[in-house]
Amino acid sequence: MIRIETGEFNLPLTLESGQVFHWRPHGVGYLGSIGDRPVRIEQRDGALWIEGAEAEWVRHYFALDHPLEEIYATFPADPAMNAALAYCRGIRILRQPAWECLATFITSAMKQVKHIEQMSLAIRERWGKPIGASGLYAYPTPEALAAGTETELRECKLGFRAKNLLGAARAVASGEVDLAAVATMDEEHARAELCKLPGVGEKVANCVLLFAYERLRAFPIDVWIERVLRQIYFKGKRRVTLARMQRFAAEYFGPYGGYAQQYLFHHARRTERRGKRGSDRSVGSVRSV
DNA sequence: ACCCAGGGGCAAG
DNA sequence: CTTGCCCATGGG
Repeated sequence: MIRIETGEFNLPLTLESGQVFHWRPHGVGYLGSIGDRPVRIEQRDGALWIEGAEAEWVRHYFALDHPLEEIYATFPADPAMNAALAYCRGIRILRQPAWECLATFITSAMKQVKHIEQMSLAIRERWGKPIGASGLYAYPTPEALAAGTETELRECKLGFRAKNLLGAARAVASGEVDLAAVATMDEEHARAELCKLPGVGEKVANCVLLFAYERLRAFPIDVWIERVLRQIYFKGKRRVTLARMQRFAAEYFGPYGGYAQQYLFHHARRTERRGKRGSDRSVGSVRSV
């Protein structure tokens, strides 16, 4: 295995924070893929150990160059954010392949992380290219998926999402939407371009901007983050619209809002369900805007 | 049995 | 610009 030095980094938290859905525990580390490379990865002795890909690919994928301390310094210093940071320190926002990220988030609508993983795996096994010798599959290309049928996608348990994923695959395969061009666009145009695809609205577009296009300001608002915003930052306010929360987040969390969002998301998810109201202690009230 | 899940889209107020 | 409803399916 190759040794890679990292700055602050927490591999398990990063892979289990709900931004990527195909890494599975393997020994003391994980087995998965970066693009079409099969990768085994472990974190021990203060370093990363990898097998299957060049160090440079891994550094890029895991964004080991993101200046975490600088990023943390931009976080608002309120109790909720502090609690999330203390819990999530070391999580990095990955640079995922765009299509793979886009496709999996199209299937994520109204689904739990567990089930997104299952659908993603079924899709890989059915249309993906086998890579390595360990039963791993690359995520299928838009062309490969576009050649499939809605019925076949429904067999992967996608339900009503099947039509959306198929439509998106066709639009990308035909060149109607150019994912490489999205990388060159400013944030607003990039978001609008992604939203042309079926099954892609504001939330999914923001996930793709954040997790694949390194737009670290993008702030996806899902049901979890919406709860956090309502309970902590809009406490007592009635009839707060999504658009208003979006504007608040952009201003309040700043240039690395996407990082803040991911930390709040993961912290909320991990501390929920243990006693129902035991987690309210760690977060006080905050100026509500 | 019931409820909700990392939403989107479209019609109707 | 907002609300209501449907879209399938699995897990708690």
